Amino acid sequence: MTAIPVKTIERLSKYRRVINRLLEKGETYIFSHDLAHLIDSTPAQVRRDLMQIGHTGSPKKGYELKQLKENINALMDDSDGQGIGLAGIGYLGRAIMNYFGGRNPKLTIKAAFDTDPDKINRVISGCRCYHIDQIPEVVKKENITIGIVTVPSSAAQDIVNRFVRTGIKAIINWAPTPLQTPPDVFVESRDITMSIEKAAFYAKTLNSKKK
Amino acid sequence: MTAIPVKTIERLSKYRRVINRLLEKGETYIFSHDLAHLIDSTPAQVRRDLMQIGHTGSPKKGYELKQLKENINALMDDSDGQGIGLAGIGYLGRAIMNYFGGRNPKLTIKAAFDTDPDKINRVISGCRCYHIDQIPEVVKKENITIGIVTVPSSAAQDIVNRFVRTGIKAIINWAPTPLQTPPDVFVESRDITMSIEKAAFYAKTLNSKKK
DNA sequence: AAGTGTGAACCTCTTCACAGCA
DNA sequence: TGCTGTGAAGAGGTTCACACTT
Repeated sequence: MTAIPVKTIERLSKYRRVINRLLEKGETYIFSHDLAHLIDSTPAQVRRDLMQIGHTGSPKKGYELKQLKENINALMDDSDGQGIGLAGIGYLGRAIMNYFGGRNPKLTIKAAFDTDPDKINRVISGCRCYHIDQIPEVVKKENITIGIVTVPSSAAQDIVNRFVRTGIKAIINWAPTPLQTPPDVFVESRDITMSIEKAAFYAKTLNSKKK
Repeated sequence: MTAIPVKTIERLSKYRRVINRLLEKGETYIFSHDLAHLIDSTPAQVRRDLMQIGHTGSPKKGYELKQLKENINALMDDSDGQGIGLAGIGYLGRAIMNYFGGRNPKLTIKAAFDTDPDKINRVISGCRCYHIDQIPEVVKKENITIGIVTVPSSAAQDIVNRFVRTGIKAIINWAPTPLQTPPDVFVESRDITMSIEKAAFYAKTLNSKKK
C-alpha cells in the first residue's frame, strides 16, 4: 500500500467539515456526487479518495456518514490531541486565533508568542501570550507539535529556528519568505502576495478574452 | 505555443520579489542555481520556467536581472494597472490591507466593503471603506478587477455573487466554504482550517517516525 | 569548465470507463 | 437501474541528462 496523496489529505479535511454539518442536520448517508458537490469536486474524485482510506459504501445507499467521519478521524487525528503554537500577534495572528479557536477538539492553539511587552502574559482571543524566549518550555509543557508563523519576514527565520530546535515537525508560514528547514520538517507556505498576483494575472487574461 | 502552467505563474511572482531585492542591492546577473536557492526551488525548474516566458541567459553570466524583471512584468502586469476590492474588514481583512498596501505599483487595494456603519466612510489601513451595496459603483469607478473575500462563511456566497455581477473575473476566498461561480471566473481558495489540519497530520506522521 | 536550453522520462494526481453489486 | 470500486488512460508538473555555448 502506498502513502495517501497530499491532495487527498487536503480534501479529507474538507469532507470532514461538511460531514459534521450533515450529521448535525440528522443526515445518515451520502452519495459520492452529493459529497462532491459540497466540496466542489467530482464523484470520481470522492470515490478515489475514500478508496485510499479504505472506506467503502453501498450502491444502494452511498456512504454511511458516522462511520466515514470516524475513519477520517482515525487517520487524521492524534488520539492524545496536538497543541499549536502561534508566533506573531498582529492582525493575521489574531484572525487565525479567533477563527480556529475551539473548532477541532483534537487541535488547540495553546500559546501565542511575541516580543511586545504589552501583550506578554495577557490572554488575547482566548489564548495565553508568552515571550518568544519561552518557546522551549511552553512547547514542552503544552505538547505543541505545530508552529504557525505570522511574524514579519525579517523575523520569520529566527522563529522557525526556535520552533525547529524544540522539535516541532510542522510549520505553517504566512511570512512572504522562503525558510531554511531540515528535510524532516513539513513546511506549508501561504504567500499572500503570490495569491494576489496570480489572481491578478488570471483577471487580466480572462478580461482580455471577452469580445 | 501552449499556455504557461499555473505553477510557473506562481513562481514568477516569487522570482520577481527576490529580483527586486537583488536589484536594490546592485546585483546585475544571477545563475539558475542561485535564483533557485532564493525561492527554495531547483535549477532545472528555474531554467524551465524562464524558458516558458522566453527569457534566455548566457552560460558565462547567467540571467540579466533587469531584463528578466521586465519580462516578468510584461507577462504578469496590466499596463493600465488593476484595482482590488476587499470585502470584510475584520482582523484578516486588515492584515491583508496592511501587508499588501503599496507593495506592487500596478496592483492596489482601492476599496474595502463591509456592513458595519462604524467602518463605512472611514479610511482604515490606508483604504477607503464603503457599504457593500456600493460595490457596483465603486468597482466601476476604481477599475477593480480582483475581489478578496474575508467575510464569515455565511456571507461569502452573497459577496461573491455581488462581485461576479459587476464583472469581476478573479476572486480570492479566505472563507472556509466552497463557492458557486460561473466557469469563466478564477477562484483561489485559502482555507485556514485545511492548512492547519494538513500540517497536523504531517506533524503526527513525522513524530511517529522517530525511533 | 561551468553554465544554459530542452526532449524525454518520470512522477503525481485526476478522469474515464466499465465490471460488479444491491 | 443506479450506484460503488478500480484498472487504465490522460493531464499536468518536475527532474534527468546531455548537446550546445561562451
